[in-house]
Amino acid sequence: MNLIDQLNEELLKVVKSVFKDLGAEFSDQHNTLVCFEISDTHEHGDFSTSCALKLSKKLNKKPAEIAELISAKLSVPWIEKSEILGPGFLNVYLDIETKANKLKELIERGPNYGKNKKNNKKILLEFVSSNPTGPLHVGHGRGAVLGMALSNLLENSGCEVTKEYYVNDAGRQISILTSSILLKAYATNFNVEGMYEGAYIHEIAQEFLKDHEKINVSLSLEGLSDDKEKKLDQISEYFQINHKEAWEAANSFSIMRILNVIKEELHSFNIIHDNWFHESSLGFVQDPSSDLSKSLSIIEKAGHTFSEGGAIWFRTTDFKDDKDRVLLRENGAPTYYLTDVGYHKNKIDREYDLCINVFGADHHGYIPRLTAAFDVMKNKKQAIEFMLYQLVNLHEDGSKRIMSTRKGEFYSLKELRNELGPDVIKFFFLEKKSDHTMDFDINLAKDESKNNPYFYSQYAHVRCCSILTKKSFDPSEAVEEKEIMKNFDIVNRLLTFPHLVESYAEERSPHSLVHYVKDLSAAFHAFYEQSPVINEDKKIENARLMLTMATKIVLANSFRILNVQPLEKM
RNA sequence: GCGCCAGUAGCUCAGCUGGAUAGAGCAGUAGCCUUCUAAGCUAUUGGUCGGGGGUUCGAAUCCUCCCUGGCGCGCCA
Repeated sequence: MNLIDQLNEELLKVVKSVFKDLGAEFSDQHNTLVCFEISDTHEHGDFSTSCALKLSKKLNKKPAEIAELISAKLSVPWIEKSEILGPGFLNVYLDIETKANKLKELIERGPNYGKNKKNNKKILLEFVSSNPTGPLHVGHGRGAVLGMALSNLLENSGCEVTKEYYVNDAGRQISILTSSILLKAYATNFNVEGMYEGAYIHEIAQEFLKDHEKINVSLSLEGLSDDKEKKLDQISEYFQINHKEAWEAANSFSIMRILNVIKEELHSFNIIHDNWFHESSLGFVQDPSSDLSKSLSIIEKAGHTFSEGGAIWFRTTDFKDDKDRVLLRENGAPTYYLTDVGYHKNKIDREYDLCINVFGADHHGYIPRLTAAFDVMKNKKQAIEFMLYQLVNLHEDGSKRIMSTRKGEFYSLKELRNELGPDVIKFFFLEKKSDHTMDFDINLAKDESKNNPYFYSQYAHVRCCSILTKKSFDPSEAVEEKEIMKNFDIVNRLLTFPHLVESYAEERSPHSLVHYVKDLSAAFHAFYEQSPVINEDKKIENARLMLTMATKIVLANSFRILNVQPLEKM
């Protein structure tokens, strides 16, 4: 158990006993109020609690008096002193020997420092799930990077995480993609508005021709509608009826090709999904054993559906949605919504405790209806959660680069990666709170100086490594305790890491870890300047080597969670 | 019109389940290289926390109204 958790346990005991002494009743509601926090400045000790202020009303006593009572009873061997300041804050100071021992422990644990024990919680994390109709763009990249870091954070706190990509390999968009490929292959000059465009379509069409020399298609596309959308559907229909073989071949070929492109891109970011779940595997709604029909009948049996206009609706307005939603269309075909409901039925059956969906913020309207379906279908203890990420604006030389999937001038993730490398992109994406539009400064990402937080943090790790190649920490030798006292800032950051990283996981906030890394790096750079590690005084040297070693470990562990490779040389 | 997210220093952002004097970085200003990488450090300027009300010992944080920006409101996917 880490120090602050131990301390909190003790505090809770003490507070309960104070309640008893005063003849007041302690209810479990008070539990969350009773805890220590990491002090913001040295003057407030190592840990501080404001619980006396919070309980003041309950106990009908002045905060400072309560703090006094708590302080008198609080007996933790490794607390050197405690003091009451301000309106009733109780601040405690750890003794130096304990800190030194904790630092040694940290070094012993190495890569495992900050990791929690397994907790048997099974989590399904769905992220990216971009339609296989084109390469990933920068926005998808943010979701991908975020999902991976979140997964690492959750695994670090002992959860078992399955990373899944939902492949929309059925439906209209895929039909349009297939038509686009076939037209590009067999009717070079036939341009239709709304078809997929771009170099990748051309490439896939060429490869398709090469791989399918036997297939021959001669087109006679006449009498097409003037309506743009109708026209697209007519073309798909035409191929499916008149060139069935070519259609089926092109359909699976293009999905496969594009998925490979997506997979490769994710791999170059070291983002690896455990499962690729295909929409087509959900089956047909006519088949009673399919996930689609199973989920439909559960919702029907639960009495949440009604018929209107020939369609079957889910009364999601009973679940805080702003409109009711169609599950089964008038023509008997499932809506996209129903397929997603079926997919979640599948997740539920795989018995995950928690399903997390990482969504682009433009899908936020989808949350109430999906939650509604999930809540109707789930087993008792299952939960669903959403994590949203907002747009990325690329900035260069003070102006904005344009990105839009629809216009074909989209800025692909690959282009950005080729320009900057994957790790700096990950670091920048993770630095900002996910549910916040972010400005990505390309010039800054390229900068190799302290102005670039990625560079700055890596440089701290490099400096640690550089020193440690010259000399290494010897745990059997004595360390100068004054050094630990002097470097309060860095020591406290190191020792509170396990507690902090755990809370970042609970709060689903990888960005906090990035800020932690920046802060720790800054503390180390300052230490590096004022405290030459290689030193004539062996006790001082060993203490500084210990701090260097511990910093290196914690930085490396943090980088690992962020899915960024720590550099040893620059 | 309804819903979601946001508005904090000149810029980019933390802090938001109420707590101590609102924090970083950049930019600005003034310093520091015969010493483990100056790819760095130190000091310092700069804030009516979008605005008005309210809740209380205490509000950037909670409630309410308003203003501004982004996104979303299909028997599309």
